[in-house]
Amino acid sequence: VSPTTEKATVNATAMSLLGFLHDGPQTGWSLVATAQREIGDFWSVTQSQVYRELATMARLGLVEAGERGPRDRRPYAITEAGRETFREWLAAEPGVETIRFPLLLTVLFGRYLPAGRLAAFVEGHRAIHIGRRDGYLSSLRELEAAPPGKADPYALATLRFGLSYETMVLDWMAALPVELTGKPRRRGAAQSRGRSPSSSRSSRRPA
Amino acid sequence: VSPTTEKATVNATAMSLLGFLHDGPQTGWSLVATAQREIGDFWSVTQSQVYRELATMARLGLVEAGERGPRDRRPYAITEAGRETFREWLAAEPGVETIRFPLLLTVLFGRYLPAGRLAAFVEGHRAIHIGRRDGYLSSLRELEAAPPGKADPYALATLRFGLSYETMVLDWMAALPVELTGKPRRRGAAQSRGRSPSSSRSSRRPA
DNA sequence: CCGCACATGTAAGACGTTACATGATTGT
DNA sequence: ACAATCATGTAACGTCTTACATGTGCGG
Repeated sequence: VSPTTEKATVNATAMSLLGFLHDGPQTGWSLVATAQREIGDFWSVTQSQVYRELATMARLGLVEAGERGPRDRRPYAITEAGRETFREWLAAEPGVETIRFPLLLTVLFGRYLPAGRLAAFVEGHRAIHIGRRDGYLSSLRELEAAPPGKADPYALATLRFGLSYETMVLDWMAALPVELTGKPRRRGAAQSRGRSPSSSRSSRRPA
Repeated sequence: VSPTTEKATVNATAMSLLGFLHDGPQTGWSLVATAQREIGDFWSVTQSQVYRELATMARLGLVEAGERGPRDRRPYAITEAGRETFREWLAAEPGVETIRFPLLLTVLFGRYLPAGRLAAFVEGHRAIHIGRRDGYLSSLRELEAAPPGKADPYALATLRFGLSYETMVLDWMAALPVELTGKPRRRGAAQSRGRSPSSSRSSRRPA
């Protein structure tokens, strides 16, 4: 198996896999699980991608496939070339983050939605974020219960980011003005509903 | 120009453009600017995409191209079909957000970086986030200076999200432990550097 | 012995980014 | 006259997602 001399194209997803392989060989399946757990919160990785990147990296000589085990399990180990490529990538300036938050699009265009609809969406998402926050909280408690100096401070830092993020989102949701979410009142005075769908829109009309 | 009967595939980016076209016809160029300004902070849109989506939507009858103007400017207007498609998309459950934050990968694998390197990266990114936060702050002040009821509360909500996000990131950075960023001391006692590259790693070794 | 979780992989297409090509108009 | 900006578009490529195809072994 001669590693090709192709220049390894650095791909953050692939490089993360190399990062995990520093701790020992893993199969594609377990790498998916590891990635999901360790970086899933700020870097999505799908199963399809993992197998593809592993195949590519094997071709490039950055990883080496071992013997197939019981259920066709195929462990991959990082090579010396892999370690070098990883270090080069890691030492390069990381790019800026990208966020794609569909709910915010819905909020921005909220004036085109019937009253209450936006509130329902926000509620649904609130539940998701509460779930994630609670997940982080219990992970954090686990890590902090470990003997000091034992827990990985780097993993802790990313975990804290996740927690801060979820907390921020929840606070933001809680601070949304009621007129905006337009939640219909349960009891008492009927809602004023002053906001007709096409109210207060200037008919700006560029040539 | 007969609009095809193809079922319009909903694409959040394209739908956002339709959203903006509710306020009147715009050219591709100005749509890029609008999108950058209005949703650029949580939804990246490139010029290439805009022209492609406009062409596709024209083919589907969701927008209509007007006459070419002075500099080949070609205004697009939303059609009735476009409005319907937009409303359908908007009323559908928005998906969960995706975040891709390369710096966090660098942090997670920070133990493989030489001391000080991570600190430098964080510093660089801090500047970026300060810039963005300040941008949001001045936008916010502008909007709040407008007569009450005049400012779009929906746009205000997304703006507040951006501000909260940037503030959170900056707070998170500020709270990073010094051992982690490993900033070399300027003066006085030599740094202890107790952390050898492979220290305290359990040799977990999956079959 | 049967269903579920494990495990690997392919195929196809949607989505996104970067770079390039081309030219018109405006301002200096 | 010349540069900068406006403006449109294409080409090429890389990345991501969804769905599918196929089969193994473990636990009840």
